[in-house]
Amino acid sequence: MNMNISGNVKEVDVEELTECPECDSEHIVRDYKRGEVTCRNCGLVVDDQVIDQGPEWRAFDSEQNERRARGGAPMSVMVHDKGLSTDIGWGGRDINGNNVPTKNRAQVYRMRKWQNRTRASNSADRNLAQALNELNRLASKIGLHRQVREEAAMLYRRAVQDNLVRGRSVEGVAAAALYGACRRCEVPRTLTEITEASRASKKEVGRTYRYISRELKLNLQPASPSVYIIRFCRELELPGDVENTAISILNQAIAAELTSGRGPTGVAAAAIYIASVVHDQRKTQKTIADTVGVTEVTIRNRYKELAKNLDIVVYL
DNA sequence: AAGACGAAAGTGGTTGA
DNA sequence: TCAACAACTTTCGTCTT
Repeated sequence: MNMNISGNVKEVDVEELTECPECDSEHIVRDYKRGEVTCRNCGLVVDDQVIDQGPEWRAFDSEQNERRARGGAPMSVMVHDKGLSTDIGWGGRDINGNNVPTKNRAQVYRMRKWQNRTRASNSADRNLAQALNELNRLASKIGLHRQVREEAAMLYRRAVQDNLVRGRSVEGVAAAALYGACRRCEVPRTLTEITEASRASKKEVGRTYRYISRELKLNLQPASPSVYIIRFCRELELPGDVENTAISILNQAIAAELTSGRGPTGVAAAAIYIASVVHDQRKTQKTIADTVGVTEVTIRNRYKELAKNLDIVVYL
C-alpha cells in the first residue's frame, strides 16, 4: 500500500545474484541499510535501490503514516561527526514553512553560523572535516564507490587518533588513506592514478602511505598482479579467454618466483601482452604500456623473463 | 611507417656499514 | 650519513614487419 519505490527496476535479479555480472568474482556485498549491492572486486554497483526485505510497519490511515514516517540519512564515517549533527537551513522559512520575520532573520543567520562553527569545534575536527571533504573529492574524481570511501575515511580517522597527521599535509594523508583503502578493498588503483587526482606529489603520498601503513599495522601485501590483469584486460577490451590465459601465465610466474620484488603492474602488463599475442588479439606494447602505466621497456624486460623461464612456446 | 628491440644513463627509494 | 643496489624510466639508435 505505501511501498513507494521510485527508481529503476533492474533487469538483474539481485536477490539471486552470487557473481558479479561485470567481473564474475563472488565478492558481492549486500548492504540493506544503504540499499546497495556492490562488487568488492571491481567496484561495480550492481543495484542501488534494493528493498529491505525485513519486517516493516504498516500505516492504516494518513495520520499513522505521518507519525510513523522516518527520515534522515544513514550514519556515515565519511562526515566528521558521522552525519548526526543538526543543520540549520537556508530557506528563510521556519518548520511550518512560514517565512521567518525580517526582525528574526539576523538571529537565524547567527544561529546558523555558530551551529556550523561549533560543530567542528576543535582543530582536530576541522582538520577531519577538511580531510573527508578532500577524500570525497578524490574518490569521485577517480570513480571509487562508497565502500572504498568509507574504508579511506576509517583509515584517516585512525591516523588522526594515532597522531600520525601532525606535520603532514591533509592532501597527502587523504590521498595515502585512499590508496590504502583501495589496497584493502582490492580495488586496483595505482599510486600514480591517485596522485594525479591529488594536489600532493607522488613522492609525498608514497611516503605518507608507507608511514601510516606501518604505524596502523595494516599489513598489506603488495597488490597482486591478478587484480590488475582483470581490470586492464577490460580497459583494453580484451576477451575473457585472453584474460584467463594472462592469469594462468601469472600463476606460473608466481610459482616460478618471477614476481617477487617486481612491480605488480609490470608483471600484469607482460602477462597481458603475452596472452594477447597467444590469442592473436595482439595489442602493441605501447598500447598496453599506456593503459597499465608502465613503459614499453618494462613490459619487454618482464615478458623476456617470463618467456625465458616458463618455456612458453610462442614465437612472436 | 609503425612496432619491437636493447643499450645506456638517470630517478627515487631501500639497505647496510 | 653515505655508498651500493634493484627496479623502473627515459631516451635513442637500430632492426623487423
